[in-house]
Amino acid sequence: MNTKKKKLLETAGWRVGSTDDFLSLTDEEAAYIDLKITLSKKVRQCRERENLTQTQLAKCLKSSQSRVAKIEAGDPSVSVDLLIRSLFALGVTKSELAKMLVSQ
Amino acid sequence: MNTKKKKLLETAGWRVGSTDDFLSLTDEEAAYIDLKITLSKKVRQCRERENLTQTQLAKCLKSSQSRVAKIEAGDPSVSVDLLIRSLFALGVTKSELAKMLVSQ
DNA sequence: TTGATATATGTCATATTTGACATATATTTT
DNA sequence: AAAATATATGTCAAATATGACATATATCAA
Repeated sequence: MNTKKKKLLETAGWRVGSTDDFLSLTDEEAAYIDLKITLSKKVRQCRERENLTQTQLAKCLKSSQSRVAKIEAGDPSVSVDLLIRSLFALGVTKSELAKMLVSQ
Repeated sequence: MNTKKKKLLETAGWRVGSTDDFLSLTDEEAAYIDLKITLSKKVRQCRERENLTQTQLAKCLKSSQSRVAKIEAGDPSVSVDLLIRSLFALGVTKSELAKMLVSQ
């Protein structure tokens, strides 16, 4: 998958509302990027709800502040695995995760 | 995260019903493994529903038959990214993915 | 403003994930 | 039964993700 394209799209994702049929992505690619953006926003939401700093969340994750920043920025170097593990570390359950996917 | 432990748990996951508080995993670890098992089962279900062979799905994914076998086996070497991209390649939507998480 | 704290961004060595291959084992077809 | 097809398992070089670090830029309190 084209990393440059993903980076571009993700960056654009914060400026425009939707990400579909932009730069002629396949449906799978669009769905995947859309998912990542959704999850990254949720990580920030959950972290702020818990009144944690990026540094504190990083400690929970045995990671670093800079990586948490990238998680929340939807950086292409961040996997869905890490996004989901971050949410689980923030106490999100599987059914809550499911709800996150449907609520826009 | 302990790969050996994950492997063991995932193998056990096919024999016993539940995977929680087995081998003293943290909640996050248990949730993560549980998710992987759920998704891997769904990939097989969806592929069979579409009457595709592992080789055919592999072609869609630009991957290989052996990796598809590992995806469906919940192999520890398979990321949640790949599991989810497989489902998207099989035409699953984000809201269908959400339903998959809640239905056991 | 200054200092303190929080977040963002770039880089990089290491770790993990990947497709591909070989090959074993099921499963189905003839 | 044998042949054909499908799936499983082990290995490995290459690709990608990762934590850590430096450092830039916000944000906010004094």
